Amino acid sequence: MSEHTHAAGDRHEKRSLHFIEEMIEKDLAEGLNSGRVQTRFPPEPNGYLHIGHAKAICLDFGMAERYKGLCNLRFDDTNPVKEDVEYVDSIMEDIQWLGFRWNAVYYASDYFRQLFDFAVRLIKQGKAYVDEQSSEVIAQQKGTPTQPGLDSPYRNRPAEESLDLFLRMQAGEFEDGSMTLRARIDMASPNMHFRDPVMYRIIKAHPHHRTGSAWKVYPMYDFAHGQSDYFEGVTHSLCTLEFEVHRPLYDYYIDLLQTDDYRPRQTEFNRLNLSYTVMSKTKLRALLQAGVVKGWDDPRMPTLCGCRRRGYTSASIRNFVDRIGYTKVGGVVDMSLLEHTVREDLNRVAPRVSAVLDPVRLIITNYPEGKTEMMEAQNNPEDPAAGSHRIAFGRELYIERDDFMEDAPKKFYRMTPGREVRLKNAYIVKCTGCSKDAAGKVTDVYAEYDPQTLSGMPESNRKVKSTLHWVSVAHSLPAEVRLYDRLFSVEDPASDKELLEHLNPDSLTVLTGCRVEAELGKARPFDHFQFQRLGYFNLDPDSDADHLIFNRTVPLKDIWVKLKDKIE
RNA sequence: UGUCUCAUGGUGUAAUGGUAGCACAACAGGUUUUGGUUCUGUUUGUCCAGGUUCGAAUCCUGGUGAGACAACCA
Repeated sequence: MSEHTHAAGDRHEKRSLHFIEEMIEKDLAEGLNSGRVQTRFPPEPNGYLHIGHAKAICLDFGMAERYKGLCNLRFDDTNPVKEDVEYVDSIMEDIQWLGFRWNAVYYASDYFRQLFDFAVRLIKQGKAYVDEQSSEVIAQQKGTPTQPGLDSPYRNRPAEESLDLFLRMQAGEFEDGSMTLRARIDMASPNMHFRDPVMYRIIKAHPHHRTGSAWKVYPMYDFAHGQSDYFEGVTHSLCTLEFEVHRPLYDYYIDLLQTDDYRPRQTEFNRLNLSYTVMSKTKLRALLQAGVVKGWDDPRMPTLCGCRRRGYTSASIRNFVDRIGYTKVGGVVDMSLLEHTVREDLNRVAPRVSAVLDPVRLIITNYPEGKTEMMEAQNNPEDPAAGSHRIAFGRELYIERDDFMEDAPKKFYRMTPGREVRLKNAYIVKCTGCSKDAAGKVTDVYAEYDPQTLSGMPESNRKVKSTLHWVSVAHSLPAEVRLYDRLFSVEDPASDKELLEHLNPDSLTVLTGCRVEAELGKARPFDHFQFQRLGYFNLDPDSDADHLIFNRTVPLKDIWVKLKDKIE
């Protein structure tokens, strides 16, 4: 894999601190937590990481790095029903691909014992009780955001009774859903999360992916996250805006747990929303189950593995995240900014090669039959050190069908009868006409070349309006091209229901009969290339397609190219 | 008729009481062996109404609008 980390990063202008950096510097200045900075990236292993997670990863790891602190990877594995080691593995792979290294890997399940003991303590203090009502009844009693809730009839049961029941819950005496442990706070609180939140529920049916069936009760997010932060020594617990309402509860439990000066604090930032795609695991899973995409790593998916297959570099994703920033404003970032950072990164390093996606034959009528010349093609015109490769030129070539028009409008600069254009890396040719089939479709374009116009020759500096890419009929390789458009035809599909209705029916189009230069057949996996004017692609050994390109000139399309044959 | 959060060009952001700046996008032009790349330029903005102040995007008051919260999910 080629690395261009250095390239795109260092040309950014200095930006000012975002509010999180300001907060950390203030904490540091005040000597909070002994001047320590520690963060964590806390995914639940229940799905694949997407580009929205990249924003959190860059912040969590970035802040630790910037302030010489630590960042741990912690799997929030408190719900065995949804979690699997498959996801643990993919998450670790994606974080490393993004270029970050954790200090240590922890699991919320590492703290199950401590959390259980803490819960027992709260029961003894009368701050928690076992409720035997169904989830439906508890939900009804909870009230609404505008109406207070009602106390559970079990709310005032003696602590010893709750303790006995809680221990028996863990002993496996009761069935899933039959009872829960609830915090005894305030059923009339304006904050819904304070209305006696559930701390523990019984889950016997699903073994945990790490602790097996050792535990019959599992802590809820709110009872696990802040405490886990505390146990680990996290100083700055960064999460997305939707957890704002949870912060008072986070602080409530920490207050009861804290025994020293140190305490973790939660700070929220805006999550990433990208136009023309969705981030929610539910919706992505729906796409998968509907068969719209082939897997989590389908190139149209916003997952990190999807981005990787699509040819995005990790550096470009990091640059993208840098540019969108961290605020408390919820909005939608335009996909074109991401596409820009990818082009920006690849443009500097991607060797230029030739491909014709929609070929039409160009016959150079005054060029000797059977003759072949090897033309020198620069690998990167902006980087002479990148060297060059050779491409075969002959009497019969392919050019893009789009690059010829019999009756050209004024602003069309490419090939049309009577006009001279340059063939990239080769001669200036003058179009003399074309032939068509019965249906009027152009079959061959004719031109005459000027032998004195090769690079370095007397006439080579003659000005022509445009330059065309081409491949030799005899030497090029057939290829299959897949055009991937954006998944949705609207920027932001509103609901799961609407999701499939807004699907772009042209999100996948297959072109056959494309031609690429022979050099491509020798390309190594995961090399990035630029198809001249057309864009960039990369090789992917794991896909059933072989190459991918994308570009400004086809802003909505991503193009995969599959070689029919390869040169050994 | 709740609690919390937010409001700067089309989009994402900066300016922490002192010239509203940057990036993307769009448009125009220069360079160019690709209409790509690159360079230059242009268009477009402080939600509203009061107040404090020599001076307000920034501070205050009141509106308006948007989002989050009612899982034994995280």
